[in-house]
Amino acid sequence: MARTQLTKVEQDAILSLPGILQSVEARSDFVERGDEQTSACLVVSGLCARMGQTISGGRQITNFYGAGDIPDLHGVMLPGATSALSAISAAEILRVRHTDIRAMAFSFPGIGEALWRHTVSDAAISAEWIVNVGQRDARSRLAHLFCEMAVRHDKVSGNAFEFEFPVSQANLADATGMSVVHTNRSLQSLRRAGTLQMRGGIVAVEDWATLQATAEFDSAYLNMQPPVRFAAVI
Amino acid sequence: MARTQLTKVEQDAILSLPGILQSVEARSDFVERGDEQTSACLVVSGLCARMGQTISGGRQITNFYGAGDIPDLHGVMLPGATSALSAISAAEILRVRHTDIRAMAFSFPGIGEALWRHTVSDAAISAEWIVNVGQRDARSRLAHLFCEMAVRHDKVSGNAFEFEFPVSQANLADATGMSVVHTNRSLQSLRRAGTLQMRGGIVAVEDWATLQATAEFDSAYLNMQPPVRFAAVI
DNA sequence: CGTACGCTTGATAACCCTCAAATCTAGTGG
DNA sequence: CCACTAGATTTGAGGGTTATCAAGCGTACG
Repeated sequence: MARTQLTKVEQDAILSLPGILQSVEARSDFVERGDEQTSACLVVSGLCARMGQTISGGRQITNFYGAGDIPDLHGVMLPGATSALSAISAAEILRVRHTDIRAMAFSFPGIGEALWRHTVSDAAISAEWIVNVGQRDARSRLAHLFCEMAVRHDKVSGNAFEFEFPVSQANLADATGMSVVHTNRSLQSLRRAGTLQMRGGIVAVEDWATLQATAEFDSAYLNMQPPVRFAAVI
Repeated sequence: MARTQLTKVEQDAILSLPGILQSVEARSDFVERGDEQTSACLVVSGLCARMGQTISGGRQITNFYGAGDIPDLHGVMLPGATSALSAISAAEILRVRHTDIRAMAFSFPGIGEALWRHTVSDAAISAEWIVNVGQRDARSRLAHLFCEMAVRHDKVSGNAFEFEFPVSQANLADATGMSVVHTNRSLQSLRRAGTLQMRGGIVAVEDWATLQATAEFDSAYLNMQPPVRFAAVI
């Protein structure tokens, strides 16, 4: 989620921050809802998700986070965790103390601004997810999620757009607010249309134009330059 | 959305900020999607909403904002508006330049922190809205929205909880991702159950316990102390 | 008194959920 | 190497929630 260019001094300051590296098993929570946090989590490797929960047990993924993302940076300002963080695949997490982050944000205004911007960018994605879940039908919801992940991952290879996204169909269901069964059928529909393949945690976009059209996807909300390969198509 | 206690000096600094007061008609947009903003909007009076849009024309309200809220404070960090801002009722808006806000945030770290916290609090609400739209059925969605507004407005009178919320049923439909017709029927259902009345822009909660139960509402995500009257019930 | 907007109702159909069970896959231990 | 197991994917059938279409009614306002 890099959105800011930092100076060498600022970069050094960040790299000098003390942190505790932690390995997390797939399908396990590393931040529980309701806990008062004293540190923020930097995803070093693996795929993580922020999880909302209803009292009746419904789980809703409200964002995915990959390497370099900080899923709960907002905790520096509001330390009470209002959603859980969960490792989708096996992941490595670097825990950095809120006090250290705050100190750095005040010492280096450029870093403070970058961190603030990071939380704002996260919020922009949340707003778009509300639109996605509230307004689009099953196929479009999935397509939109894949488009977002494609642009955020920025991993392109061969003549198809490919990127790692090791989610189960149950995870996709939780992210789109649909049942597992319907997620499965909608995915099949995208596959049969020759739009997209998903195997072994790798998403292969076969027809970006169609995927984008069914998703009604406009990458503006991500505040990222579309990757070069995409740029030609978008 | 006050979440921070500021010093006298900081309060004075805020009140000295130059701003342009603007009157906005009901049912009109005062920030268009895609515009590059140079100022942020403080809601002085009236009810506003942040609006997401799909290419096919679907509108989705992603939050409501009342007096004292700053719907697009995030624009200070990411000035490209990714959603529109719309006045639900007639409203007064104070536009404050981004550059002035940034300058103040750097001069008074306490203010910078308060502003950052404001954007983070907004994001926490967005995350909960994803859960609401993704996981709950029609009645619960409406109930949850009313619960949130009740706590955020913090207006209690008589032996029923009452607060101003001048939305049309079409607005409620846009906020919950439902059709107008179904919104109407679900509202009737809440009304007939004796849970809640809505007339002339005033919501009167007749049975908070039931409303909260159908909503599966937990106010933690708002990071506010529940109002005194509520506190006895929550 | 006309017009615009908001609320309400009825009928029909589409989309999606739930339940249930079969198949497949990968990892584990004998 | 193979049986065993848990998780993941897939399929079928039936039902319920919600959307869509269409129209009637009320109300505020110029």
